[in-house]
Amino acid sequence: MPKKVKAPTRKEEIIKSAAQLFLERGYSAVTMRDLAKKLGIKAASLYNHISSKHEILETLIISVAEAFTVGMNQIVSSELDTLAKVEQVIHLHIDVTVENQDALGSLNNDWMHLEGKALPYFEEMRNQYEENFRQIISTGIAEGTIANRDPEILLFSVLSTLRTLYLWYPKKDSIDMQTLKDDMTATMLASIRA
Amino acid sequence: MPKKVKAPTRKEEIIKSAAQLFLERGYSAVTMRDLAKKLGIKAASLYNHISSKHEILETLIISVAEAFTVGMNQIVSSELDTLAKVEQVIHLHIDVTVENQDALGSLNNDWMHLEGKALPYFEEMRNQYEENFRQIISTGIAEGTIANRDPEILLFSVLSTLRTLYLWYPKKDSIDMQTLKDDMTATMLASIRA
DNA sequence: GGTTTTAACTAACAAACGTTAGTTTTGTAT
DNA sequence: ATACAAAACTAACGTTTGTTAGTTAAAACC
Repeated sequence: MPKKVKAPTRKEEIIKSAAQLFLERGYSAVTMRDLAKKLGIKAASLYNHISSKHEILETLIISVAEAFTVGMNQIVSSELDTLAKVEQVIHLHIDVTVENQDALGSLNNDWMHLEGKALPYFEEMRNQYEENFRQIISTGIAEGTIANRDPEILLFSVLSTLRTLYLWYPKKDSIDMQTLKDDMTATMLASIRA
Repeated sequence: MPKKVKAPTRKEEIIKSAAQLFLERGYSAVTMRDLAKKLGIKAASLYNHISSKHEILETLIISVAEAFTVGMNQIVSSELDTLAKVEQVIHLHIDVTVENQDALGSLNNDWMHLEGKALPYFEEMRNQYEENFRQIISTGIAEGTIANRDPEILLFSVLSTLRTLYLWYPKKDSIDMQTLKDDMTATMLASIRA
C-alpha cells in the first residue's frame, strides 16, 4: 500500500516553482512572466491562484521562519544540557533546510522585500531566534562546556554555516543524510566546545 | 605630515554608493534613480561617469574576486605547513572583507547577474579558489593534521563562515580587529583540526 | 444534460525601467 | 575675462514590469 501523498494544489505548484526561480536569480530579478513560462502558462493566469507576487514571497519566508521558531522554542524549553541543545539546533537546521531547500534562498536573501506587517514579524522571529541561540551559548561559556571566546563570534560562526547549508547541500546528494548530520554536528561542536 | 589619501573620482563615489545599495536591497532591486538620489543627482547624470548599470556590478565583483585569487595563490605556493595555510586563508578573508565590506554583498548574492565574459571569468576564479582550499584540506587529512571527516563538509563549514563575515562584521565595530582575527581563527581551526 | 468550478486565455493598463540626446551650469586654468 | 573641461540638467525613448478585466475551454457535480 503506497504512502498517501495528497496531490499539490495549483497554488502550491506555483509557489514551489517560484521558490526555485527566486533561489536561482533572486526575488526582484524574477518576473511574473518568467514564472508563468516555467509553468507553461501565461502570466495573467497566475492570478487565478495567487493574489500578488508579494504573497508568494511572504508565504515562502514566513512559513519557514515559523518552522525555525517553533523548533527553537521546543529546544530552549527542554531539559537537555547545553551541548545537547546545540546539537538539536544543528539538527533542526538540517531538517528544515532539507524540507524547504528552495525557500531558504528567499529567507536568506530576499527577506528585506517583505511588505507591510510581514517584515517586522519576520525580523522579530529572527531576533528572537538569535537571542535564544545566544543564551544557550552564554550559558555554556559560564558552565565551562563551551570555549571562552567572544560569544558573538561563536554564535556567528555556527549560525552562518547553518544558514548557508541550503547553498551547498543540494550539490552533495551523494552523501547520505546520517553522515551529513553526524559530520556537520561533529565539526560545529568542535568549533565551540571548551 | 598627514597620510596622503588621493581624492576619490566621481566614478569611484558612484560605485561605492552603488555597493551600499546593492548590499541593502540586491542588485536587481536597486534602480539607477535610487542610486542617483543617494548621490543627490539625476539618473541621467550617472552616465557621464559610468557606461551602464552592469559595469558597476562587474567592477565591484571582479575586483574583489581577483583580490581573493591573488591572495589564495600566494598562500598555496608558500612553504607554510597545512594549518598555517588555513590560518592565512582566514586572515585573507578577514582583510578582504574589511576593505571591501559592501562589495561582498554583490559578490555573494548577485554574481549570477554578471554578463558576457565576466560571468564565466568569475565562476572560473571561484572554482579555482574552492579547489585550492579543497587541496589544502585534503592534504591536511592525509597528513593527520586535519580531522578525518568528509572533506566537503569541512570545506563548506569554514568557507560559509568566511563568506558571510561581511553580514556580521559591521554590527560589531566595538570589537577590535586583533580579537576578531584571533577568535575567528581559533574557532575555525578548532572546527577542522584533528 | 445542464450547471457550476476551475484554470486557462487575449488584450490592455499605468507605472517604472535603463538609457540616450542635447543643453546648461560650474569650476579651473590661462 | 575667456576658454575649456567636468558634471550636472531636462526631456524623452522604447521596453518591461505587475496587474486587471473580460472571455473561453474543459472538467466535476448533481
